[in-house]
Amino acid sequence: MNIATVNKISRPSKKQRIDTIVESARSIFCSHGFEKGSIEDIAKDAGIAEGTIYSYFDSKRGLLNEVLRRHYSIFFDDIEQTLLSIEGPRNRLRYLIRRTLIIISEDRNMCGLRTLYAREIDDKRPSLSHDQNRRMAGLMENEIKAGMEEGSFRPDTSSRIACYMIGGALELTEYSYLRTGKPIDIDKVTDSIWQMIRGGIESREATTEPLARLIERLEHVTDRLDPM
Amino acid sequence: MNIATVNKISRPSKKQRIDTIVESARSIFCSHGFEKGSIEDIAKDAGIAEGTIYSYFDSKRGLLNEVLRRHYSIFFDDIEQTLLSIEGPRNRLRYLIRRTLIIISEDRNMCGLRTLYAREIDDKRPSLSHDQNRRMAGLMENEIKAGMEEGSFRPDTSSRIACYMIGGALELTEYSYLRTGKPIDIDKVTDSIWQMIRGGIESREATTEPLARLIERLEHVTDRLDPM
DNA sequence: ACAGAATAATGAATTTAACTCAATTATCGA
DNA sequence: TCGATAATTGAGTTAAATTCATTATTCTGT
Repeated sequence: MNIATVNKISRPSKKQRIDTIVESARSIFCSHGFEKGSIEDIAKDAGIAEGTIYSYFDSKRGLLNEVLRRHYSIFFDDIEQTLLSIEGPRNRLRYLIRRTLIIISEDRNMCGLRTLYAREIDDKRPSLSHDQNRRMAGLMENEIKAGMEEGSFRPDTSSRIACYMIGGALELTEYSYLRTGKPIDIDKVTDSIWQMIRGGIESREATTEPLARLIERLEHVTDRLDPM
Repeated sequence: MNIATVNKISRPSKKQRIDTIVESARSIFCSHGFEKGSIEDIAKDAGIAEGTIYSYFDSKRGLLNEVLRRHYSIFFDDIEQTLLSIEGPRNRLRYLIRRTLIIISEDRNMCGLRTLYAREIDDKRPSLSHDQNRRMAGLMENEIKAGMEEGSFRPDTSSRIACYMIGGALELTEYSYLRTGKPIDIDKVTDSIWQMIRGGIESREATTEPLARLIERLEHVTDRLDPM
């Protein structure tokens, strides 16, 4: 009876099986891409039958979603934790920008999957990528709003558009990295985005210098008329 | 012999045939989406055989590219023309932002195709969408650089990142419109982006407070010189 | 320890849709 | 009018996701 028991191939737990599938999927999608990496490849890699994958996942797309969800949810958890220890909306916003760039730099393959295939509008439910972007955008918008309340950001700014500008710049930086493979200079990009956010590109000379000169002259005149 | 000649279905010119195919493809892709709109559908709509499509286009993807290329190249030509008649980098940059939003608003289906399917990295050639984004980004970058030379934009800004921020914000606005269908408030979005670009979100307290103090003093002085 | 119920895994069959190509039809030049 | 050339056809091929009847394993109550 032991022999019989031993000969039977014992099955891994549900969790283990899912882990195996997702890990194989990650590996295949990263090396071949989503479209060229087939379910057959994944099943082979995981050492199981194709049908088994379908008893755990609705579709190839659903499998991709899970691969991405697992990869990025780790970062989100960490980011939300780290934010708690950073003081001030400015610093937190800057951290979010920088951190995003680091994540992008760390795994080009995964970003490729996310960028190229996860943006879908499937009639019904919004895509995972959309959820993740919302989550990140939400974190940023929080900081922008906090900054406005605190008085360090202009209250007449559209926080939504500010988020779009930051998020959009990060996405395009990511896409450029994807295409060219040229490493991202994280400090430089962070600083550039940060500078744009803070001060825009309008030259300060035009408005502030004449104004400063005027203030000086008026103060001078006022001093004479109304000595303090 | 005339009868024979008449019975023969005369073939349209090469150009006409291609036009028909592209127009049917546009119609089918717009109504069903790229993935769900099949070559069979397109052939049926155009009143031809599937094989004929393949004698004019390499692949379904290539057909999509042509649909998009035709749609957007018209706008680009017009934009480049219009730019010539606008004075100053600021105005031209603002026009580019506004105009892009108008194009997005005008055809949601087409933007859906562009946004969702045209971003690809096909090992070899960059995607059409990429080319178009480059073209638009190029136009914007020109204006930003011109603005720097002219002295109205800060010269220490990264024009690349500035483009990414503008382009990224436009893309995200587009995507949001795609998902929700909520009309874009073109003026408001243009103004918000424009404001961020020009002045950033940093509070102007540093300059406004001294100014406020001065105003107070001036009012005081004026009261004395010219009592009400 | 065992029967049988419940659950999981299998892989061959189905389906779908892009793409091919040999055969057919139309056009063109002499 | 007759080949030669080019365009069109649509049935056939291929590839890959998805399904499902069958088989294998595990679990449960006795």
